[in-house]
Amino acid sequence: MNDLGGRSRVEDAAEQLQPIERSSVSDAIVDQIIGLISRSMLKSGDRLPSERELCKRFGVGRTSVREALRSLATMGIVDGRVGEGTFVADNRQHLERTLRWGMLLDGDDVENLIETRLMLESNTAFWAATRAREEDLSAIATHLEGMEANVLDSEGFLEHDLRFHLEIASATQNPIVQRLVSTTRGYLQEWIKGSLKAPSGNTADRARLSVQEHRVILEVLTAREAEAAREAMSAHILSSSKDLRAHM
Amino acid sequence: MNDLGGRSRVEDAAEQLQPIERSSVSDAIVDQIIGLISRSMLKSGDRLPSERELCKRFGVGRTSVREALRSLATMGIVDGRVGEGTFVADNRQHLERTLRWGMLLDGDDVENLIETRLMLESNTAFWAATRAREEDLSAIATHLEGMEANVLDSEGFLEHDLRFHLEIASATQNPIVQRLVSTTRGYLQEWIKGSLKAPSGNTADRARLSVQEHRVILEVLTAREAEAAREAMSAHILSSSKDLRAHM
DNA sequence: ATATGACTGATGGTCTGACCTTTGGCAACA
DNA sequence: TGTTGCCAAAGGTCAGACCATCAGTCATAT
Repeated sequence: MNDLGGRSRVEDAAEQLQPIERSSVSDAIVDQIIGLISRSMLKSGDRLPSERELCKRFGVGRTSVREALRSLATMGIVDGRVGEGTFVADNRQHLERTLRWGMLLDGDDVENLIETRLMLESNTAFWAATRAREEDLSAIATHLEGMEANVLDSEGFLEHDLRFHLEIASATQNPIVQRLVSTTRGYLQEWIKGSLKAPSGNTADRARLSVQEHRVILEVLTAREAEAAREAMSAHILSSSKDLRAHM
Repeated sequence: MNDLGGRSRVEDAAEQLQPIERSSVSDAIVDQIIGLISRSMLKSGDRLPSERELCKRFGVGRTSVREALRSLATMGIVDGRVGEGTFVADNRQHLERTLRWGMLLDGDDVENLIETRLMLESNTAFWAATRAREEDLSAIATHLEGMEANVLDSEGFLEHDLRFHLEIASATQNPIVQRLVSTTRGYLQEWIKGSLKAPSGNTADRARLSVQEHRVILEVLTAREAEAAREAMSAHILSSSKDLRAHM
């Protein structure tokens, strides 16, 4: 009588049992601190209470506090300095740190990143064309010159290439987009470096072609032609990612 | 005679002084383990030696080992399970995880979020139109029906609305894009709820209009018309964000 | 006056040893 | 054969200690 429809009552009951959520102490601390930061109660450069102070406030051991801070430091959200304290980090450093394990990406990741980048940056160019201030444009121009001057030095070339795109993202005046572009491009940077090291074809020629593409982008940006900017950026990314794919 | 060209010799010398690199013990451990993984000496699913074992091998305290593992866990490279050990994780997830923190910090700027969403989702629709499988389309259709059935229940309506967009993102077969859409839309969801609570105009009418817009999107997706999908999604987001702006 | 140097307290980094909870396996048991 | 109970090992947490480093202070020497 309990066995109706092939399922007993206890089986139904067993189905409803939810795995209990075990909250780790340090993760809870991480959440609290992230909450403070995203609610702007802690801002860039602010100093957190000392570790021993946090122990007392949270009522936990120093190990837990340290592990939480370690997590935050790994995310680039926080930065500890011996003898001084722990500070809410400049958003800038996040990049540098994530670059270090960028080499763990596999082929699929790169393909997806390229696509994501295409989505973001083509529109980024569009908005930059309508919103860029004079200083944005001149910053972009500066890095274009930097690329021209470094067609023979892959390392320097790449650095200016990266900055060129970041400045465009910055010209949208939208910090969220800026951060997304910065992150996606940051991940790709390591991969691109590897692609340049591999001895395939004439790197200097590719660099010159790249300069040309970038110059077109800058021109339409300066002319405030939004739709043209979107297409120029699209074309550039498709072109440059072709080389990238050849190395996968 | 030392002062040629405005720079003294000692100034030049001072310029060359590099900040000494202070290696932290736990960071060194992180580097070693990352090295093992990227050299494929440790593969996905492998179990690392126990913490106490690593202490002996590295000749350091357990604190340092734990902090290193904590860093790796935060990066999503490693995963610790009580009573079992620490394992090399599927490195599929760590990218998406770090991408999410990127946005955690930049406050709550609705305008920027809407713009970001517009950039992402219009292209998302484009790719979904070319890549969606049958099951993706039917999942999207399911949520459209859910919306129709809930035009009078804001809460339920919103839930299906959200899922509708997430399924489209999923249809691109690009997990990174999927994550970004999910995050941006997630942040907006709270605001949208508030917008619905405010007593302004007829909510049911707005819902019906929204259903209509969504239906157009589904139709062009089913017809595999990529460019039309981009425009339909664009139009929908612009239309729906108009209501949102009215409440800011 | 300025700069140098020693002192001090606070802080993050590390080590040690201890205890807890959870887990998986194994042996004893029904 | 299947269940129960136990135990060793593992990660998670805690407390206390020591170290190196840093900012600030103050006295001293130039």
